[in-house]
Amino acid sequence: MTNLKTLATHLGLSQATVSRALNGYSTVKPATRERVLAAAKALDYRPNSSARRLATGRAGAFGVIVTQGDRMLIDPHFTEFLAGLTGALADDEIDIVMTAAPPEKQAATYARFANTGKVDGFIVSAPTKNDPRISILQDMGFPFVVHGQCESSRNYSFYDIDNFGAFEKTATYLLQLGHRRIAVLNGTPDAMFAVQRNAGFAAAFKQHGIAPDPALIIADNMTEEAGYAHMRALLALEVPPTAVMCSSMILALGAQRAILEAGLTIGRDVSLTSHDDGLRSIKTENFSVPLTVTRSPIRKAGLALADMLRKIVRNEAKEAIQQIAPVDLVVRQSTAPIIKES
Amino acid sequence: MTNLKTLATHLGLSQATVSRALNGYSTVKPATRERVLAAAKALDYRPNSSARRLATGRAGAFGVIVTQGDRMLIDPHFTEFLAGLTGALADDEIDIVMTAAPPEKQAATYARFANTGKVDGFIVSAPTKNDPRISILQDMGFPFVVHGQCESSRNYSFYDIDNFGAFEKTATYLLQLGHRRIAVLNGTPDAMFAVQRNAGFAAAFKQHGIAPDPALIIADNMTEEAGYAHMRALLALEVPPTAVMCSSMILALGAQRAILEAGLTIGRDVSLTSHDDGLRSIKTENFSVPLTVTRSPIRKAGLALADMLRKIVRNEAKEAIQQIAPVDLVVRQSTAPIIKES
DNA sequence: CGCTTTTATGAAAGCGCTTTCATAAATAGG
DNA sequence: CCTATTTATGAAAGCGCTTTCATAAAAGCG
Repeated sequence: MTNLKTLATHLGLSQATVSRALNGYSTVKPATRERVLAAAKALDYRPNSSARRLATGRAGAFGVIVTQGDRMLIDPHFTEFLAGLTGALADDEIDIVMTAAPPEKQAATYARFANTGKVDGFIVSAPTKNDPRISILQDMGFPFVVHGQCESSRNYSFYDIDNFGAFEKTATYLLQLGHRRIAVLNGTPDAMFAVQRNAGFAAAFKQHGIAPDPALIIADNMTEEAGYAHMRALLALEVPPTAVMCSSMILALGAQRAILEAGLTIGRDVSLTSHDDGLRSIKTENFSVPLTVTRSPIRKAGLALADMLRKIVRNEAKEAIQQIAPVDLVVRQSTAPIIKES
Repeated sequence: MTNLKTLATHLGLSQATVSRALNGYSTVKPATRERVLAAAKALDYRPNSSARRLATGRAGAFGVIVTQGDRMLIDPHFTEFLAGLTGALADDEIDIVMTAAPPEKQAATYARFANTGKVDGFIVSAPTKNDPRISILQDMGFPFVVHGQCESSRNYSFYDIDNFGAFEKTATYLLQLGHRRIAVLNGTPDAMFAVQRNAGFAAAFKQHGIAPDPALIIADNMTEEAGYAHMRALLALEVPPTAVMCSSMILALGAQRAILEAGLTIGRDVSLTSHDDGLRSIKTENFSVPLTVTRSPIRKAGLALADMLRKIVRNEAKEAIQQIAPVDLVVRQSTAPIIKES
């Protein structure tokens, strides 16, 4: 394993010059740089991470601490997100260090990772309404970015999609189609995105001067079974909803199962929509009926957050970077105008 | 941020003694150790990872390199697996470093991670029949463990479940129930587990002196849609299968959708089984009919592999560790004796 | 009680890099 | 042509830890 010293003596140069040549300092003579680069390649020289990290004081890694026992880690969304992250960071030799920590050890784990210099910053995923992790990290004064938003202090960097807009658009569209009994299958309100989406939903109704039926707004785990069970219950109502908006494709999958089981047809008997995070394993186009969705690939979020955190760690950001990505409504066959009972 | 020097001078001791006390060397006087430990706690001392790594020459991290664009990363199985890994390693201050690399850069990425001392070993997931990663790592002489098996050289450490046994047991059980036209929804044969499971399936038939219908053995992506599409096609056959074995719960989900859509009842009209990796998002008990499965939580694999790799890195393993976990057949209501047409 | 052995600690040399500071060589300026 | 500046390089001091080697103190032993 070639190290700097070997390389330097091999070249008849000092370690300093070689190091500078390799790191692109302008003070090194072009000809020398060439030589160094060539030799480095020939000897397959790789600077040792730990040494470089110790010398620079930077870890060259971002941390992702997942909550043990949490749904998040289990969620296929997360892996898509991770693909975005690592993809964006690979060129820069920045690693993603992952650990799982139970809720009661979250603070300690963040502190440990920061204080031991394992990472230069954190990516906080799936924040709750008033996520304690945010204040932990703010108190520590450690760089971090959040995937999503909290309710509390806004003095932090985040990337989020327009959750409010997503459900507002969808609801408005359904209202325009004549639907009035619109159900919502959403996550629990401890997740901010669920709160925001419900707010968007409510706003659409308000704009139409109508009040939604609170009994049709459901908050639960976002699993296939939950989608199924709730959809089933909704269909058993005296006056079932004519349209259902799901917060994720997984919920929609469950809802679809209940609908098919009831012998109904999506798009004709009941309109079904979902938010689509662009998961590869569950494609909207391949539903029994192509689904009307709001779409925003979660992978893009990973890319964006990696860039943001890099900027912050490099101190290139004067103030908090906050980015809200718009979402488009993609209309397909799963939604149709309501059929007036004549 | 307290460092060793500060702590040492604060205690009136040398860095050497403090370091020894902290790392549990026996040569340090018990009384001194106490004092050091107390002071370390009081000053919230955390040894710097990079420094320790540089000094010890160990990275304190294991690498997981996922293939970009691969299904694996997308798969919810992976996150469960990761939870097992990090859970087992957390106590030991070993991190999991993750990166995504496109297929053509796999070798380079492994080399880079090894040569830069980013990690002490790798966990290789989802090996193909003749996975190039194995030989890359063997040639590098770098510690690694594999989650699953290859066809090739057996001179490496792995943990795998008894894939052969899983499908052999299930098939035998179905044959005993009188089923003869048994379909298989499996992954493509580039994944070894798929090959092994098919082999188990074939073995069961052979034991019964029957030949399976090759047309009923399907290899494709293990997605919900694939499960749906193939199940649909199977049901449309002139003589449809009376039982279907799925290789994953996601496939089973799709198969179920097709079955329900056809107005059939699982367990009565068609028997359905699956292998169940213990995913939290798709629970077997909550299927429209509780599913008969072979079960082996993938999280356990993570735990086991972490332990294995730790041993190997510490040189505590003289030879390759190879572990094949047995799987149990859990019989539920989704399977029933075949109804003889009378 | 003098001498060897054990026990507990310290001094200091790395680990492999970056980076400041000094310096020799080359260039410019008057 | 000599001094002031720029340019390219080297020496060496860290970064914060571990670990070898040396050593002082304590203990054991005949």
